[in-house]
Amino acid sequence: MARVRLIDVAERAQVSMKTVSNVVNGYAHVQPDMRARVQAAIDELGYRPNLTARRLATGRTGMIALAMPEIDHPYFGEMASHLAEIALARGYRVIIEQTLSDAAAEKAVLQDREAGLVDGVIFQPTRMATLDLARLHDDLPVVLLGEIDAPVTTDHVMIDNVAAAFDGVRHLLNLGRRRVAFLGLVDGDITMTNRRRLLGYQEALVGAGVRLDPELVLQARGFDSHDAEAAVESALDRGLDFDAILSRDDRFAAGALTALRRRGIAVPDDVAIVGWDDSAITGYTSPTLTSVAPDKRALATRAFELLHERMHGHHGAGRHIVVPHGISVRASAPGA
Amino acid sequence: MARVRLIDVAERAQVSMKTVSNVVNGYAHVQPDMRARVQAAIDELGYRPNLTARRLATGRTGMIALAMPEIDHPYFGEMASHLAEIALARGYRVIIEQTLSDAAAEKAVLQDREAGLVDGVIFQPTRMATLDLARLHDDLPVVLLGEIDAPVTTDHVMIDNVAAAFDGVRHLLNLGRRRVAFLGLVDGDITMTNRRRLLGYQEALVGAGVRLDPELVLQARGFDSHDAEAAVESALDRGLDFDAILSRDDRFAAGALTALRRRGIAVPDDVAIVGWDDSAITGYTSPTLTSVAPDKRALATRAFELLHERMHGHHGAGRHIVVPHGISVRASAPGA
DNA sequence: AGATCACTTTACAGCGCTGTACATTGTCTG
DNA sequence: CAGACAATGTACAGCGCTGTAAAGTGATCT
Repeated sequence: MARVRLIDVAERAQVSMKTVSNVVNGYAHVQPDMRARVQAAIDELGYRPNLTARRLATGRTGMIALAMPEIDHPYFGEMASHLAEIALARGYRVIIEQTLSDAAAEKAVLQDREAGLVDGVIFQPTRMATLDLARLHDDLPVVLLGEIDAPVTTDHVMIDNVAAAFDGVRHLLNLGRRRVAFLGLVDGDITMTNRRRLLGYQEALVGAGVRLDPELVLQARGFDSHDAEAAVESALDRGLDFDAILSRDDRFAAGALTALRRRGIAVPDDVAIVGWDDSAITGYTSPTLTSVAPDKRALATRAFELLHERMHGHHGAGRHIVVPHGISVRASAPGA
Repeated sequence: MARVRLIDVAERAQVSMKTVSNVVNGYAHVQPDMRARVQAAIDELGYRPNLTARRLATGRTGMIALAMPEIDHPYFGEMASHLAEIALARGYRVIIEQTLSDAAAEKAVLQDREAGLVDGVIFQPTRMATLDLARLHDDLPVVLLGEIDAPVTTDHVMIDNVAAAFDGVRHLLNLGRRRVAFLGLVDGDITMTNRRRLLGYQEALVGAGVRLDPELVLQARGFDSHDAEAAVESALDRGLDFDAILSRDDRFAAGALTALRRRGIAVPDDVAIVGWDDSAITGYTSPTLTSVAPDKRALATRAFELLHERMHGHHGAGRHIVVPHGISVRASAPGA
């Protein structure tokens, strides 16, 4: 059975195609009886508009792309879920793009792959350099997420990583901890994100009169929780003395928990831990995980708003929006 | 700057549009020098094809939709990740659709929302009845995922839930457990999935000569891990005696762990637990979670293959494919 | 009655691409 | 060297829809 087209409906209802189109699109000035007649034809034939054709005619796709490193990372999963919901409420659909932190894939996101496919892109880059970013999105509206060193020309939504790290460490200091480790550096990955977080970490310690110890900045081999586990074990092996950990994300924090448990070190009594992302993981660990909590809903909302403006012709300079964060206090670093 | 079109390239290279099209699409019979000339024009103008227009002309969209209840559920996140990867390798892109287990949203997936937008849909329904499913996807190729009671006309990929539940319980029985609880029923949600799992659970017990006790089938209020936690606590409150749990998913198992820990019940010594999905959660809990492991990669691969055939004209009866499962043994129910 | 105006509906071009049918060129065969 | 055939390139219709301009329809006013 061939698809029913607009023209089939028009013939059936004895009207022009455009009138059918007007009915389908809820155009105001259509007489009620005419509308009813057309609607009847639509229902009888089971007509449904071809979105691709509509797109070609209007130039709008009604879709936005969300490009992230991994869709099965809890943080990104939650962001995707929020964004899909927000976008849907505003009449947009979301294509989810997985870059796997691959530079080529990230480039592709902004280039040909999106050509004419989406009206805009919300993108969390990890590998692309600032300049490449600036150069690549000629005419495609883009909003960046995360703490990359975003080009000034591009909209960007983030939390204040310095302040968030500061707050996380403060929380630990308030618990009386003085030997706070930073678990977050990954070999060969000196991103802006980490630099900022490290800065906040240092500011908090210095502000509290605690001497900085470079030994306390732990390095992992990769991004998996096992890499964090290994990093913590290795720190313990070399006799590093610490009573708290601020972790780059909840997965790393979970890895740290595992390592500490294996060594019989009590959390939070011996070592308190603050994770990062406030993802669903925080509820599954034992003890549950205190975590730096970016306002994910706000991130998604603001990102969509900025993109929406760009898609509707806004052409100003890049706007850099900071959304709130908090600390979700759970058992691994309880309230003071 | 207006977009560069095919015709602009054609004019620049002094050839017909079709020749440019042939070059862009890698058509074989184009002379090398002609190809070079056209390519040069493409590069100079920075031409990129408009995918929407291509779609309208070819009738193919090159996209498939993946519709699932929640994209931030770890199981679905992993499935989405696999599928995106597989589809990409075969030249398809994936739109991820979140139904939030809403009947209307599920219907929409098969109806107007995807009209002309995607070439096919891979769909994990939870609310839709068999007949609705059968009726709604007239001409849209669809492959179903999960253990719904799929219409015979529709392709369907799943694991053998009876056998998987059987194996999960066997694993617990091999550990010497005899009072095995089933944590999985949710109020007002008597799905086929659960019926099958419950059947496998019963078969395993009966096969081992263990008396069935209806009390051991635990009921939760909702789908959240806290609901599982509450269900287990309530079972403990009423003095239920059990030494093992087979859980409907890993989140529920995590909830059970929390409840047991709070009551000072040792896992796995007092109560062994087997989760379901073998999701990333299994590594974050303490102890780590033994879990029934559907072969997610195989699920995604087979689903895509079936869909691919349908999209290329296959019109036979519904095929119902069973993919392997295993038990990922971890600490919550160690090997015997 | 004719003019005016606001509201409805129509006709048709065109969004950018590819498929089809056909024209052209070059190569090979007997 | 004619004829057959493959390889290569061209012209143009058409995918299904919407935007635009123009035409039609009453109602209201002079």
